Amino acid sequence: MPVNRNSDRYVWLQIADKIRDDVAAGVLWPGKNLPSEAQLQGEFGVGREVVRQALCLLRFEALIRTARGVGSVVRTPPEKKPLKLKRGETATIRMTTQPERRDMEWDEGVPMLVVTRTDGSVEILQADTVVLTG
Amino acid sequence: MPVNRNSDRYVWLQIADKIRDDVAAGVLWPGKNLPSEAQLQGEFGVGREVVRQALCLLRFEALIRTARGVGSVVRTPPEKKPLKLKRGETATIRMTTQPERRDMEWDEGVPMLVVTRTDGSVEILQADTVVLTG
DNA sequence: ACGTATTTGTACGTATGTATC
DNA sequence: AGATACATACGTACAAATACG
Repeated sequence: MPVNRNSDRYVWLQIADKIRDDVAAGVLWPGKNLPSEAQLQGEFGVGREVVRQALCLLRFEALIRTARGVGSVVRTPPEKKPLKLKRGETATIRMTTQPERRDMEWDEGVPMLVVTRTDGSVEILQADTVVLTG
Repeated sequence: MPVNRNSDRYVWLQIADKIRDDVAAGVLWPGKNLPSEAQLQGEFGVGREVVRQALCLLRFEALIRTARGVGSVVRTPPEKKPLKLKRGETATIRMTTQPERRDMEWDEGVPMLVVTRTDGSVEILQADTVVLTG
């Protein structure tokens, strides 16, 4: 099913929507390989940049992971562990920078949870791996 | 100062690094307009795609905001309000999808904090606007 | 108020490099 | 070695939103 060229929604967003919906519907699932960029180009009848923009978006949504020479796979949602802040501990959340992601070997689209203790020490956690409790 | 073509670090990452460093050093500051894409192309001696990829990265790092016809500006870091989860409340963190961002009119690179209460009700917050306390 | 210039957005094409299979 | 697949980086053209004189 090709994209709708008359839609107000941009072609690359339509493709991202389709893949996102396929994951939500179970047509694609964690660990499953996406079609290659070339296959997606053919399937949707678009150029390469459009496909790549869609995949880039989905990477920053933490929905997929892409590796050179391999392709894109649906990410497995991380296990979430409970975290209860102790008295005096505070936590803030922000996106990572690319150098941070490179050094820590984190996927794109994984926010950072910074826990600060009263003694000034900090702990960095992948924010999507915790369930905060009151 | 043009980019280093012999570096292992890709040109578009070098440009993102430079802008990130300029913000950290105070050469650029919240509210300040970045040079236009064309100016950045000339400054670094690169094509447009490279500049746009760098800016795209910085948007997803929540460092800048870009508007068509206007340009890119350094984002003002949000005010952070303390949030203390009550007993029975839990909170999880994840990146937003593009349709969510569109509907809620959030910037790219702003993670979502989902607070769930015992009665099943949920509250959505911009995760970078809170300081969680224990 | 209008037209023009500026600026970003989309979309396509090509070439080359590099990692993986 | 060869095929596959993604990454970088250049180019072009046109559209759309904004800013400006």
